[in-house]
Amino acid sequence: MLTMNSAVRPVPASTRSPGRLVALTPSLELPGFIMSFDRDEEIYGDGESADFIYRVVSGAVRICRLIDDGRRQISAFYLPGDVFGLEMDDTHSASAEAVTTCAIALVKRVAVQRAVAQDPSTAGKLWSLTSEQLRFTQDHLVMLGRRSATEKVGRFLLSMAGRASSGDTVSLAMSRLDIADYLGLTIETVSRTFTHLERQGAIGLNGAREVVFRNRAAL
Amino acid sequence: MLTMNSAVRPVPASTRSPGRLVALTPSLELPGFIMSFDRDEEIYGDGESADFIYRVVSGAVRICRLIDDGRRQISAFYLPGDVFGLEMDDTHSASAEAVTTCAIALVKRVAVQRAVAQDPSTAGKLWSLTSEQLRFTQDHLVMLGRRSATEKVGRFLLSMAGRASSGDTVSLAMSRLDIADYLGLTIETVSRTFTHLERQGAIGLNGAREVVFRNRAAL
DNA sequence: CGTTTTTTTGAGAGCGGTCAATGATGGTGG
DNA sequence: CCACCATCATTGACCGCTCTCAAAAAAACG
Repeated sequence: MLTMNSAVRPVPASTRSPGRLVALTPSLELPGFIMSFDRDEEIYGDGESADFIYRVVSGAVRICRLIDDGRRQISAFYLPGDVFGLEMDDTHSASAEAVTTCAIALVKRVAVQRAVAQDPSTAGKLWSLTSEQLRFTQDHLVMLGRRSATEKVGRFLLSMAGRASSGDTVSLAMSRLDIADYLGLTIETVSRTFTHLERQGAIGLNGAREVVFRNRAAL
Repeated sequence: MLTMNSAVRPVPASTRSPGRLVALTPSLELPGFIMSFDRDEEIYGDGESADFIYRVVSGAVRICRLIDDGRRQISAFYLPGDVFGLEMDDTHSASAEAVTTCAIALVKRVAVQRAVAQDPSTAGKLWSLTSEQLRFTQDHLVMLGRRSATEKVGRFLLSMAGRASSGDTVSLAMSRLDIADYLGLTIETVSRTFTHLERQGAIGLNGAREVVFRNRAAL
């Protein structure tokens, strides 16, 4: 019910460009290809074998895990330039889905391993990227532990602003439901908190997805 | 107030064995040394430069971050055999403290880098370890998002049992406060939940620290 | 313009937090 | 060995935040 396409791997509406080299980071180019995904399309599934490393070219991606009782926890959002899927396991421990229509660069893991064998510095870069993920996840963890809804939403907006803002305006790629599942709240509480922050004069709202910061200190 | 020794780096009550090689993993031995820490002693502090990688030889360690309002979030517990402190950053983003008296193996990061340069497979092992941390942190994250206190405590006990149990009995190294800060609850709620689970017949308690599983399915 | 999805708003209940006091535990010194 | 004290854990009463259920409003889509 949350996603229409969780059970069966859909054939992607994907353009698979015949691809040569794609950039994993500015300083790390590897043989791979670009693929595009529709909104809510699954990029990889929980439990699937992990054959690729991914980079967001455009759009946004969420990493989520479904819990027994039907709930969902989103552990991360990835925006253009972000690398994901580098858990060094044979199988994925969560699924990745397109928040919006997006273009993703894919690099085969074996290609990565080949590159590591030839250039030792590559290993350090990958370790570094993974380490960055770890720190980010820890930050997220801190945000989830015993904080008020207002604090959670405020921090969330600031962190998104730090990654995707132009001036004092942020365009949120994700829905209220996505935000709720990311923050461990309900959709209603998230919505109420937005209006609350607006009434306080901390933010302004142009539609549901565009947030203007009016008083960052109040977040 | 939480710890007596957070402000000033104490001179450890440490035995610094003149050390030759210590094992980071069974298959990875590097030049380093063993150091012992008293209960609540700081192993490294938030913001300090990260010069070592650590492995628990005996005892238990907690990784924590202090939040503005004086609260504390514990992001991980480490038990004998666990490696920690491998965030590949120049400075630590959290502090590590001894939960109990413990012995820790330390390996200088430069020694690690030397080893990586000589043997490329070492880089993979480190990446793998970091990746393991990442997965574990994600699991923790899922546990913190919108779950009842009973679920949190139950999961916590099971996860500790998976790592440190002998049969159906677990000895908890950490206090109720530590558990509370790990699960994003208060000490009172944790305590109430323990007694609740005991009344339900799910667990038995021999003192506060020893838990016996009577009905794992009920957790 | 009608239909579907998303978001907002409202009223009520429950879970966990807060404040406060009692009870258990463990270490220290007489 | 026991009395004492400090720390840790438990229990209780009450309150507030967030969840739940429900419906209306707004936006997105064909």
